[in-house]
Order: sequence, then C-alpha cells, then structure tokens
Amino acid sequence: MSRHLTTIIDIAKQLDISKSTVSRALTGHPNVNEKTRQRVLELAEQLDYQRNQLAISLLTNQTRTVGIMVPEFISFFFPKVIIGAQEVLAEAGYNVVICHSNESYETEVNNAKALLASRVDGLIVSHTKETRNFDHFRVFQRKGVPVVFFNRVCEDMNVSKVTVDDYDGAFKAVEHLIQTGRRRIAHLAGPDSLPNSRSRLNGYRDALRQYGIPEEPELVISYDLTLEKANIYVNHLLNLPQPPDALFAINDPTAIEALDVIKARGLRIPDDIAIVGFSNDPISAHIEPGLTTIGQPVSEIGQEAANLLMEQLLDKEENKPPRTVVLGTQLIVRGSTVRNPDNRV
Amino acid sequence: MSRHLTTIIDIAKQLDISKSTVSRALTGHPNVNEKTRQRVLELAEQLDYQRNQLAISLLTNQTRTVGIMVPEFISFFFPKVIIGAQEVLAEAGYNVVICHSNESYETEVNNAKALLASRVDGLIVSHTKETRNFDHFRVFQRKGVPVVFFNRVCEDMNVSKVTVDDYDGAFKAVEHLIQTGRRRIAHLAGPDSLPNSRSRLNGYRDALRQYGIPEEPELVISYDLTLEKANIYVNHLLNLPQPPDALFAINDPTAIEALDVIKARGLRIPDDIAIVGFSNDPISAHIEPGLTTIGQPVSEIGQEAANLLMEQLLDKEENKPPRTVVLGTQLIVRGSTVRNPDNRV
DNA sequence: CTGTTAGCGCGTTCAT
DNA sequence: ATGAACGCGCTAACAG
Repeated sequence: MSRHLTTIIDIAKQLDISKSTVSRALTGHPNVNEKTRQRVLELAEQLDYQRNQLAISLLTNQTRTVGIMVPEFISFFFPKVIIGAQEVLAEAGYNVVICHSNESYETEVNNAKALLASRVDGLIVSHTKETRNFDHFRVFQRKGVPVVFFNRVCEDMNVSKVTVDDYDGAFKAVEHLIQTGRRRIAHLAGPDSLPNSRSRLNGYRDALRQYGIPEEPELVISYDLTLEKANIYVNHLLNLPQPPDALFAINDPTAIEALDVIKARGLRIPDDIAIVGFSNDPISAHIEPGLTTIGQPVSEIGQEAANLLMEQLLDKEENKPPRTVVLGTQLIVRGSTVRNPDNRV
Repeated sequence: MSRHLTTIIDIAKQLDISKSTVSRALTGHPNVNEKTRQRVLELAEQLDYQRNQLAISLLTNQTRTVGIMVPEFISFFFPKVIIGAQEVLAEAGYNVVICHSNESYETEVNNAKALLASRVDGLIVSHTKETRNFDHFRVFQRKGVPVVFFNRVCEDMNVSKVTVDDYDGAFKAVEHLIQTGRRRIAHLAGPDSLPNSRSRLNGYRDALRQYGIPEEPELVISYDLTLEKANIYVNHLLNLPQPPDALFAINDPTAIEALDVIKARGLRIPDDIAIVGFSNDPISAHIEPGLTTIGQPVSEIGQEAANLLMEQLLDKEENKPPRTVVLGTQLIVRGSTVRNPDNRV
C-alpha cells in the first residue's frame, strides 16, 4: 500500500509538460491549448487524480469549510438545525465539519482548538450547558474567523446570533394553561446559565403576573436537564401538600419524562394535571396523550445561522456588523392540556 | 481583519531565533534549551499561536481525520453510532468529519469526493438506499485509504464491515408473533437493494417455514422506506379480504406509522393485529401501546466500526485482511404484541 | 543545542 | 500557450 496519491507532477511528467500547464488545464484556465487540456483531463481521470485540498487551503489561506458545533445530537433538534445550515452552506460551496461537545465544557474547548487548527473559515455553534467561559470562541473572533451562535448564545460576545423568541413561547404556553383553567402552574426550568432557559422563566413569570396569579416559589425548580433529575423533581412536585394542576417543562424530553411519572402514579392527564413542553419533539405527537408544546422553526434556525455566517464571510472587507435574528414560535395544542384537541398536529 | 494568523516564523523573528528551534520548542523536542523553550511557549501563548494543521497534514501525508458518512441523522440510530465511533477514534487521537448523504446517491458521491480531496485517513460509511454503484468508495481502497462499512454494507467490496444479525433478529421477531398465536403475518420489507432488508426478509421467511406456516405473497410488500408509502401499504394490507393478524415492519418508524394507521381505523392492538418493529427507537417505549421491537447494540456498532478502522490504519504495512463483525440483537416485548408485557423496557 | 535547507502539492506571478 | 520559480506553514535531515 504505497499511499502515494497522484499529483499534478505525476501527470506533468507522463505528458512531458510542466506542472503549471497541468494546473491550468485542471482548473479551467483559458490560456491552455485545447488538445493539451484534453490529454491532461484524460490522464487525470485514468490516474484517479484528486486535487489535494490541503495544499490549496494552505496556499489560499481558506478552507471553504465551516465548523458546526452542538452540545449533543441525539435529539431531533440539533441534527435538523445542522441539515438546514448545510443546505445553505453547500449551496455556497462550503463544506461542513460537525462536532459535538457532548455537553462537556472540556470537549467543547478541545473541539474549538481542533477546528481552529484545521483552519475552518467560520463557526456555527450552540454551547454546552456547562460553558461559562467563552474564551475559546473569542479566539476565533480575534483571528477574524466569524462565529454565529444559535439556540444557546453567548450574550457577551458581539457576533451574529439566531434564537427563537423563548420569552414569547413560554408566555404562550403558560397563557394557554391559564386559559384552560389551571392556577397552580409549576415550571421545571433549565439551568440559570442558559439564556434561553432564563427567557422561558421570564415568560412564565410574566404570564402569571399578567393574569394576576401569584408566583409560588415552591413550584419553580431549576435543574440540570438530565432525565434522572427531572424524574426526581416531578415526583417532588406531586408530593407537595398542594400539588400543581399544571406543569410547564423547559423542553419536551422533560415533559415526556413528567408525563410518564404522572401516568405511573395513576393521575389523569389533562384532568388532574396538564403538561406543556417546549420544542415539538417528534415523540410528542406519538405519545398518549399527545404533548402540547411550543414549536420552533428548526430547519430555519440552521438556515438563518448559515446565512448570517455567509454575510460575515463575504463581507470580509466591509466589516458588516453582526446581526441577531429572532424567530417566532407556535403553540401546538394536544391532549396533554385539553381533552379533545382540534388541531392535533 | 487582516486574517494573518501567527506562524512559527513570526515567533522566530520576534525572538531572533530560527523557526526550527521554535518548532522544536513547540513540539516538545528534547534538544532545546529549557530557557529558549520557555520564551517560545510564552510568546506563542501571548500571540494566540495555533499550529496550522493543514501544513502538517500536507507534510506528513496524513490528516489524523476520519470521515463518517451516513444516509441520514434525524433518527436516533446514526447519531448514536457516530458517537460510539467518535469515542474510540478520539481516544486514538483522530478527528472526525461527519457527512450525511441525505439518502441521495449524488450527494454521497460528492461527499466521497470532498472527503478524498480533504485527505481523510479513513472512512466509516453506511450507504444510501439508492446506491447501486460503489465506485466512489472503491477509489478510497485503491488509494490505500481504509474503508469500513456498517449497517448498510457493500457485499462486493473486500473491506471490514459491521452489521447486526438481521436474519436472526427478524427470525426472533416473527417467531415471537407465531408463539403468541398469529398465523397471517404480514411483512413490510425494505428495498431489495439493501442487504439488511434482504436478510430480514429471509429471517421472516425461514421463521414461517420452520413453524409450518405457508408464506402468502400478498402479505409481503417491499417499499422505499418513506412514511407516505408505509401509510399506503398498511391501509392496503388492512383492506385485504383476509387482513393480516400481525405485521412485522422493517424498522420502527414504519411500525409506528402502521400503529397510527391501525389505531385510527379503530382496530385494537394487539388483539386485532400485533406489530413488531426493528431497531428499538426511543419513541417505541413511549407510544401507546409500547412497540415490540428488535434491539440492536447501537453504540457498539460505532465502536466496532472504529476499532476495525484503527486495525487497518495501524497495520498499514502488514496488510491485515479486512474483518466482518456481526453483533447480536435482542427481542424487546412490549404492548403491541402482548397484553401485559412483563419486561417492559 | 541551534541554524540551514529541502520539500509536502498546489496556484500564481513573471518570463518566454 | 507554456515553463521556471516562488511561497503557503511546517517538520525533518543535515550540519555545525
């Protein structure tokens, strides 16, 4: 296994011409004899010639590759965002390198280093729930590699961002619970470190306030987004002297875990307790009862992120200021909040 | 934004030493004065120096990067395989580039070219359902870049492969249906082009045969794995003069679609018709009733694939022959086949 | 211990 | 229309 791949020099030698000519023929340069070009192209084909992207990147100082880093990609959300971004990026001739940090700050830092070392032209990222320090992302900025955050965004960095209106989504979710008659509405919130979980908490609070319902501190629990903890806290809420009559969960997996716990305890949904999630995970439409949730335009998040990145990539010189795009959400009503939902989606 | 990243030459100039010394200091070469090393390390830190992986790869003719290409990654399966592979690969110091071909042959070919151009050291791949021609993978082989197939494997290529025992899994699924009293067992099969769908079909057939149940051709339908078609064919089966009393679906999404159709028609599961899927998708445990299915060791598939690749990567010289690893499956009984499943997983 | 030189594969001047 | 020479950033071989 010699592992020597054909280079333009090999082709040049065999054809007894210079490598410059081969290079020109291959890249479609106008100044090259049509017959020579044919011979080069033929031999290249015959020899399985593949241009070495490494050499070109080294030469041009751009890889036409962008990195996408996500905290996980088991749930449907991040893969779908990635696909959305990839559509736009591929269209523009960019390759994509996908990394996942596994919700680990350390892995995130390492991935960032690897991405920088491999000289990506740009970075699209949603950080881990552990991330407090963003220096590993600031390096990109400092080196002129544009960064776009989505979903989980660093508020302190002056870069483009894509989010959904988490505040509004949460508000709509809680408003829906209130309008269907609930008064003791619990909220399983995410870690305080994530801006979107703070926004959702604010939406929850403001909805209660607007409808004149006092907030009960014992009904609001922040947790680390693991299902084990979700299980514990749902049980805790149900064991309260005055248990809640509704639960607004930070995301669908949490809501589904809650639903399982509640069903296992023999309570009826939505009669005894109603549940709303966030994100419209595909599972939500399939469970019994269906989960009322807040839908987000997932692919669009990816597309927008890619667009914002392209904006920075193309206007290298003009120094376009970063932009933030906030996308809308949608209340999707299913059986976990009303008996006969009409718009079962 | 100058986009000039610090190089060892910059450091060398500022310290008035040669770039070789800088290189040595940075890579931990023993032959370098400890004081010089300190000065270099300090300045490098201060200047945000990041080694240019491109240059090193060009030089060493290896990128320490492996490509993983999958047909899709919305379902849980492929992401989980990727994570499994990544664990092993990261441990061995390899980076991973993830591509998805979106079940499109054309995209697959393009991805393969890009991966080759960016000089990955190896490739782990599961091909699209459209793929009939494997020349774009053979190029890797020819160039000495090891390839490992998993899940959907090319039978004609002499490379390492990881699969599960699809035949045995299907056999167990159908046997379970027979043992719980079903006789008219339909099978929604995958496209004939996929070896694993052929194996599952064979398992189905042999189970029937072994239990003396004649195969009814009208009960076996091959289709393209899209949910639209699944919907159509399930309805078709139910409209048969003698509808089936059980359905073995090629995978869980298909089974879940069938389950929805069957419930919508007011039939009782498992009394009127039983359903078994394949792959143990997380959704399966959450739907009503739970879906009986065949579990596969998903992360292990990824880990094994990575191991087989490493084997080829390390023994470049010795020319180790490719190996095929076949992993076992597990019948997981839930409510879609028996009223009170005891081992609800 | 350190500096010099060569070369990885390619595109791009600048000549011819 | 073609060739020679240079350089992208780095490591390694060879001299000191």
